Amino acid sequence: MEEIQLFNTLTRKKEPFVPLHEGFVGIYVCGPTVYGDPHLGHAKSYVSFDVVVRYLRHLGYRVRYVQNITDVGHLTDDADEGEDKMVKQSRLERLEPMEIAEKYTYRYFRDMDRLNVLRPDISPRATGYIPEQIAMVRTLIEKGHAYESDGNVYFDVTSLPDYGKLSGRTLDEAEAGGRVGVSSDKRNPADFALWKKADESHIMRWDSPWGEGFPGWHVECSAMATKYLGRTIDIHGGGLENMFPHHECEIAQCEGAFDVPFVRYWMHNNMVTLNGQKMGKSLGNAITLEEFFTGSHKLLSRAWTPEVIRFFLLQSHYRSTTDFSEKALESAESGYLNLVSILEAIHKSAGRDDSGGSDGNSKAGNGAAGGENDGQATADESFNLQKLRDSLHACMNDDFNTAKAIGVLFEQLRPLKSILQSGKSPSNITELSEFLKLFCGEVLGIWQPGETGEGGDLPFDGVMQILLDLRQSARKNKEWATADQIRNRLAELGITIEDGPGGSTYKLS
RNA sequence: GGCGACAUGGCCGAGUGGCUAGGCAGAGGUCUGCAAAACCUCGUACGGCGGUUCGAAUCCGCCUGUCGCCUCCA
Repeated sequence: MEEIQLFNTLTRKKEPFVPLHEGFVGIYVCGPTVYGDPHLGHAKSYVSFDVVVRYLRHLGYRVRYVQNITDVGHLTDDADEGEDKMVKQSRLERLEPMEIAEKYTYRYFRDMDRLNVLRPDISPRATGYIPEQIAMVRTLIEKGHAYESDGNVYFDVTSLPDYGKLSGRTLDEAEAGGRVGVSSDKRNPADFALWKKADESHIMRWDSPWGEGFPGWHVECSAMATKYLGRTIDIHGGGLENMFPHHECEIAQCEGAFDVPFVRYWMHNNMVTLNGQKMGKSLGNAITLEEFFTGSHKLLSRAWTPEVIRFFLLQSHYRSTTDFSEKALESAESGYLNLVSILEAIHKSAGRDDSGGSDGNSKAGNGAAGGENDGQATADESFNLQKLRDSLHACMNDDFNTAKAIGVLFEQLRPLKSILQSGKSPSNITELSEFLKLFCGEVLGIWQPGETGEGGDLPFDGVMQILLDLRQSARKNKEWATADQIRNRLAELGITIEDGPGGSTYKLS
């Protein structure tokens, strides 16, 4: 199997990816807290890891992808004070907390589906795993990593020598930070809650050995990840901002409880920014996906399709920030449409050419790669598919560099445009088409062959053909007024006529 | 204050010690009744100052600037 180099946040460098069990990959990605609509920042994260999963599968790994849904109300503010987010939202919308959870879980999946993000294999809800979380807390107490204090349970960070290894923080720093609340019953300000006592007003509450309460903010991931992926998992992903404290705490909980390394490779995606500022729900500058799809946001002049959003995100690396602006989206859209038109042209040409001789003679391409490429390509020449495949895989193997891969697609496919337009096609067009269907469709998820043209929408297409034929004969007779009238009136209906060398075509706008 | 990133041509955005990333926009051209679309060609950029090197945007140091985390957050 090909070797993937991936950037491991734990070691801060690229490392060859070797899963714990050959051929199998367990991956856990922190999912959303379902109390609001997903925004572009969520999309960046989940599209990024979607491609990771897709590519691993493409290489032949059997992947189990687990992504939680956080539906336990965690607190809005400080670790010890503040309000329950779910409860707050439920009051705003006058719904039950679980209605809020259901509603936004549904909307989360709806928007991810639209972005062509494959569903995780398991989407555990935190509230469905309270017993597992309690069991984990119990183990931590038994092993001396946690202590109870008046119905609350805290993790004792001093009990784990390498606490802070992911974020590079030391305990002194954490204490010196000074922003940790002066709360009370913790032995150490850096200790974090595993279980919180519920006061009377708290709606979401469960019974536990320590009284009624609710789980701390980090246990759910530890409990659910290890339940389905084992005590050591291959890849754990999430947003950069979760590195500390969330992921640091996950490590502490799992390694404290099980005494084995929790995660082999930590992957963190970078932020989406808006005017240089992080886009975040709590910052009030988030544009939700729904708003993108409908164009209903004051910063948007119009709607943007999910395909364009996905392409836009993939055009920058997952570890780079993606700075959003409508201008950037617009150029992504133009580029995307451009790429799709090449892909469609290849697809159509392959369909036409099916009978023709695709002889699988791919070695012919290697020779051509060497030097002069100014020769006129003829239909007999084959496209250098091997080179395309190799470069694309090289990009992906280098820490999932989708941005570079997209560059390669443009670069290597562009020469085909004029060839295809002239009605010729390389001899191995069918294999090329198949490969692109796989790579652009199943790996990047940015394109599936359109069902346009033959077959679909017969009555309408038939009517259009009549109009085009009439106009064509008018043009032949130089009756420009008639021809232009047809074109103009169709344009008023949102149908664009374009005259090409091979006849006219129409497009719905 | 502590920790960590990043600064690339008009815009977006990859990147490696020496060879044109790519996209968008723009310019010119071909085609065309006109329009549109297509197609072809074109841009030599890497925050500042030093250093290492035959050679650095790419390595090292310093400076400046921007951002993230340290509190819920993809």
